[in-house]
This record gives sequence, structure tokens and C-alpha cells, in this order.
Amino acid sequence: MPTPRVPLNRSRVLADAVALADGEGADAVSMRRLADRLGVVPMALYKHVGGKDDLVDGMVDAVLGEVVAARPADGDWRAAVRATLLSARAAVQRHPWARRAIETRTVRTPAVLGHMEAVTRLLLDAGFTPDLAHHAMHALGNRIWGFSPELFDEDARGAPRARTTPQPNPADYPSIIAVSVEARRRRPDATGCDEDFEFTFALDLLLDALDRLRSDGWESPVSG
Amino acid sequence: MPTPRVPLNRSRVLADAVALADGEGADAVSMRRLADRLGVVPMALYKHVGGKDDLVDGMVDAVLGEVVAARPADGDWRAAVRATLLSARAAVQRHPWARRAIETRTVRTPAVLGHMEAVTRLLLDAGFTPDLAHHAMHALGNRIWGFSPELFDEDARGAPRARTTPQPNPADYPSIIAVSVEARRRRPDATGCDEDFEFTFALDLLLDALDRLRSDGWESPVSG
DNA sequence: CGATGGGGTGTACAGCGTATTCGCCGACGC
DNA sequence: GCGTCGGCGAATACGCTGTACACCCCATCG
Repeated sequence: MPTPRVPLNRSRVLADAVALADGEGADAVSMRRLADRLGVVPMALYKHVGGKDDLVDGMVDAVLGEVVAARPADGDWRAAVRATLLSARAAVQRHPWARRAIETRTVRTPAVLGHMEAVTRLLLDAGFTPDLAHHAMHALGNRIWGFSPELFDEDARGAPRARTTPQPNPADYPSIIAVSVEARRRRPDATGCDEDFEFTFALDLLLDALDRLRSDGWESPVSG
Repeated sequence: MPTPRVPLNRSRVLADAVALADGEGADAVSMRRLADRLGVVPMALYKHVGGKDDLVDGMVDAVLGEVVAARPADGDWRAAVRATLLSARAAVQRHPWARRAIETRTVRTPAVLGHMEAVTRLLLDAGFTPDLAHHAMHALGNRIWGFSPELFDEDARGAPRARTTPQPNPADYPSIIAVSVEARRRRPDATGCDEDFEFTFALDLLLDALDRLRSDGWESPVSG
């Protein structure tokens, strides 16, 4: 008697997809390769996920499911939001493909909504009006998901790309050069920006500014 | 004598690709369909662009090339930065596919660098240290490119998607509900968030906070 | 005149997501 | 015990993608 036929299920498919992406990158996650990994024919996956998009939705859901929402202590809402977003950041950093995957998603799955709910709740409990809480969520932007956009490509990662675009001439960008010279002076050994610092820098800047609005009783201008 | 053979060139290819994306969406831009549009065989394009990635790089470059950088007036750096980023926003809004395209790019082409240079320059000229200017660029995040992430999908646009993910239960998200109820009360006719308002709200929040750091002579903590 | 080389052509390949059809097999009712 | 039903996996096939490779035409130039 060979293997006694353990049937597939949605969570095994998702777990393997996450493992595959973790190990070989997002591009490696194709229905065919994932099916191979599971010892199954590609079409079998469609009994458990709705399709490629639904699969990626599920993968993102799994990653965001790792986030632990902090509970506010001592009424310090900033610390709680900060800890929650840093937890999201940690989750996304454990799965490097997740950043790009999150950006491409349009539907909101339970874990994603759960995370947004947790952050919103912290704001409301801290005395934010629903109005200000709403704008605060938007202002935090991608930091809600634990990352900020890559402004300068750390090092041209990935295969070198054929280019016909004219190569930029550094002399045309004196201000960028000035900034990067200073950055290198401060961190001579670094290969790129200090993403952790940039993340918390912008986060704290926003949290402070939002706290000021909150305590001032800010509200939206009435339109029209 | 039929058409006297006007040869293709890179800018014609890029212009047609942009027009195709504008008219039929990013998914319509395939090498084959673009070649059809140009009355040419697919492989002919490879004499003018390095490949699909290089093509999209060029398309993004074209969009960001539409941005006009403001010159500071009356020493009001905030107004200048604001106007420049709103110009980027206008360009991206003219080409709805550009938002997603920008997020996927990893290389920095001349127009992209030119835009970053312009913003950086405004900061340096306003008295930002290179250090603070650097962090400011990161803090502004995607707003540099004229957009902020879509937090709530306005309306499930696009074809309905097969889903196996369990449907979320609204009762599990009371804080999100509270926020959206208030948002609807304020703008009863709206179908989604007021992205323009959210953009400028976060932008002004950041510009104000950054100005405070600037005039306080802020600098990075020394690490280690 | 012949050589050169850039630009367009034709063919081909490997990979993708997925619609459709079929067959196995275990569970259940009679 | 036996028929049937339903869920899960297997096979096959379609249309699409990006692009490597070889070829050929034709304008240009020495």
C-alpha cells in the first residue's frame, strides 16, 4: 500500500505556496511548480483556491496573519501603534516577496482587515475622531503594512537588464549626489539606505504630527 | 509605391505603448499587441527596446517626464515642493496604469532621477541638511510619485474574482465600520475615499513636520 | 561594383493560467 | 450487498506570454 492518500486542503496549499515564495522568490510561485511541489497535477489546485489571484490573496492573508496587534499600555497610543506596525514590518521582512504582493492586491481579506481594524481601534480608543482616524490611516500609507517604498535601489538586484534608456549622467543630479555623499559619510559600510531607520523616522514624524492634531481637536474642513 | 518605409524608433515605440496603456490598460501592453499597433512583427521591437522590462521603464520615464518642477517663490519651499508633487500626481492621474507600473520598477531612469533631483534640490535650497533631506524623501514615500497607497478599494473594480478566502464578517470590524460610517456621513454621494484630500492631508502634515525639524536644526542620531 | 550593417521577418520554444472532460474512490442509503 | 452520488485528482488542450535565433532586404559607403 503506497501513501494512503492524504487529501489536499486550502491551508496546505497556501502554506506550501508561502514556503515556495520564501525559498525561491515570488516568480517561482506558478500553479505548475506549486502543484509539482505538492505532488499533484496543476488543475488539482483549483479545487482549493479560486485561481492565481486568489492564491496570492491567501498568501498575503497568511503573512498579515502573523502580525500581533499591541494593546495600549498606560494610554500611550503612539507606542501601541508603533509596536503594531513594527510587528507588521517584521512579518513582511520574514517574507520578502510580500511587500510587492501586498501592493498588487485589491481585495481585502480577513487578516488584512483584521490588521486595519486593530490599528483603527487603537486610534479611536486614543480619542481620535473617526474622521481623523480615517485620514491618519491614509497618511500612514504603506507603513500600515510595515514598509515604505524603495526610493533608491539598494543595489541593482536581480539579473542585469537590457537597456536602451540612455544611461543617466551623475553630473545632472548634484543634489542627489550631495545627499548620497552625506549618507555614505555617516554609514561608510552600508550598501543602501537604512530602511529600518527611515521607517521609524517617518512613522514617528507622523505619529507626533497626528497626536498634535488629535489634542487640538482637528476635524476635516467642510467641503463645498 | 506603397508607404515609403518610415523606420521605427524608440520614442515612437514608447509613445504608442503609452497610448495603448492609456486606452486599454496595462494588461493590453504586450509585445505582440504593441507590434500589431505599429504594423510590425513582435521581434522588431527588440531593436528599439531591450525587452518588456525596458519598455515599461521607458513608459514610466515618459510619464514622469511630464512633471514640471516648481521653482521656489518667496523662499516658500513648502509651496514649491507641494506644487511639484501635485504636478507628479497630475501626470500619474493622466495615466492610471502608471501608479502600479512605478511600484514595480527597480531601476531609476533619467526622468525619474530628474524628478527626484528637483525635489531634493528644493529641500537643500531651503536649508535642509543633506541628511535631513534624505530622510524627508523617504518620509514622503510614494507621495514623491504623486500617489498614496489605496487603503480601501474604492469599488471592487475589474472582473469579479473567484474566491475561496472566507468572506469577512462586517461585525468583526467595528472600528473600520465606525470610520466608514463617518466618512459616508461627510460625503454621502462619494463612492470611495477622497484621494485628493488624503494626498494633500498627509503631504501637508509631513511638510509641516519636516519644516519644524529643519528650523530646529535636527540631525540624525549617531549610530553605534 | 561589392561589402557592410542596421532594421524588419519568420519560426520556434518554453512557460504561463485555466476551461473542460473524465475517472477513481470512499461514503451513504436501501 | 449493492447502487449511486459527490468530491477530488488526472489528462488534455487552448490561447497567450516574452524572447532566442537565423534570415533577408535594402540603403549606404568605399
